[in-house]
Amino acid sequence: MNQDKYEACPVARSVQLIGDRWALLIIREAFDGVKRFSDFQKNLNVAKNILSDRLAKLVDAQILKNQPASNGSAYLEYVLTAQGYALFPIIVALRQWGEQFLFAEDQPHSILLEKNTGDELALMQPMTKKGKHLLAQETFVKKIN
Amino acid sequence: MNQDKYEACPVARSVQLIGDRWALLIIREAFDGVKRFSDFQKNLNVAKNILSDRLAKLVDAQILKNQPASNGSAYLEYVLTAQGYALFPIIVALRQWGEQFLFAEDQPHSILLEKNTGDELALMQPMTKKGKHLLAQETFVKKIN
DNA sequence: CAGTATCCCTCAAGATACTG
DNA sequence: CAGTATCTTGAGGGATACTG
Repeated sequence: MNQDKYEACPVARSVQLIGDRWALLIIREAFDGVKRFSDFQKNLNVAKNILSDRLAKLVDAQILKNQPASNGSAYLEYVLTAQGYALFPIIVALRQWGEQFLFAEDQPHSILLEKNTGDELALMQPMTKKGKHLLAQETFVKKIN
Repeated sequence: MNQDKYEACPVARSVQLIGDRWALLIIREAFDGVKRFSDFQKNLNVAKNILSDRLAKLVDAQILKNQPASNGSAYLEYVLTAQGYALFPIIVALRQWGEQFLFAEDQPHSILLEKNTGDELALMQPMTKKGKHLLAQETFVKKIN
């Protein structure tokens, strides 16, 4: 890709940061409450040097922070920053699309529910601030300089 | 990654399909109305063999379809299928996250607006079917077998 | 124009061993 | 436990030439 070229598209910049094989899965694990190096490693079955590299990059990108463990253990833990936390809609959108199209009827999968009530989530859908749902063709990209 | 391992997580499956350097950018172009090989190539500045490969994979994944051009030209065009079209929330979520965190105040960027009214889009946010906004920690993943 | 066919090269990725 | 260091491999990617 063009690393040197100035990327004015926010999609491109996001993809540059989190659009690789491991980053999004690490982030998914973080949303599931995983905090420790060895737990990421076991769950994702990723080589340790790769995991180490990716975690460092995510810390660098201010998506994760590496802080003293909250439970009193001697080690550090990786937790989402506010900026990383804001990736939640992306994770949910990826999850919902996968649920819809990538599983056969009878295949085991998993769904996201509200913790207290067990309520299902609505399908995420872009809308205006007034609450009107928008199809892709009802939108356009405006450049701001 | 573990190609052979059965992936029960919808996020993982989605990432396997569209979580690479080019796929999401190709899809973004498709949402912007790009249909022709050479236009993808010019806009993305990607090697032709790579583009060829990625387009084929996206057609294979039923995200794009390669059909006779609608404008009467002799060539084929790549357009989003319904399944590809359903990626719109993911693109918007990526865009909004990038807009929020990856641009300095004064940097040129772009935003998505409603075509007819110019209205801004609301920040996408997961919610229940009853319309209640949900934070990540208010959700849990339930396995379905 | 819309690709395919080669060639080459870099870097991501994995395995393994080692360290504080 | 939580990494770093080293080595090897292979896939992803780019440049170029060629084809219907």
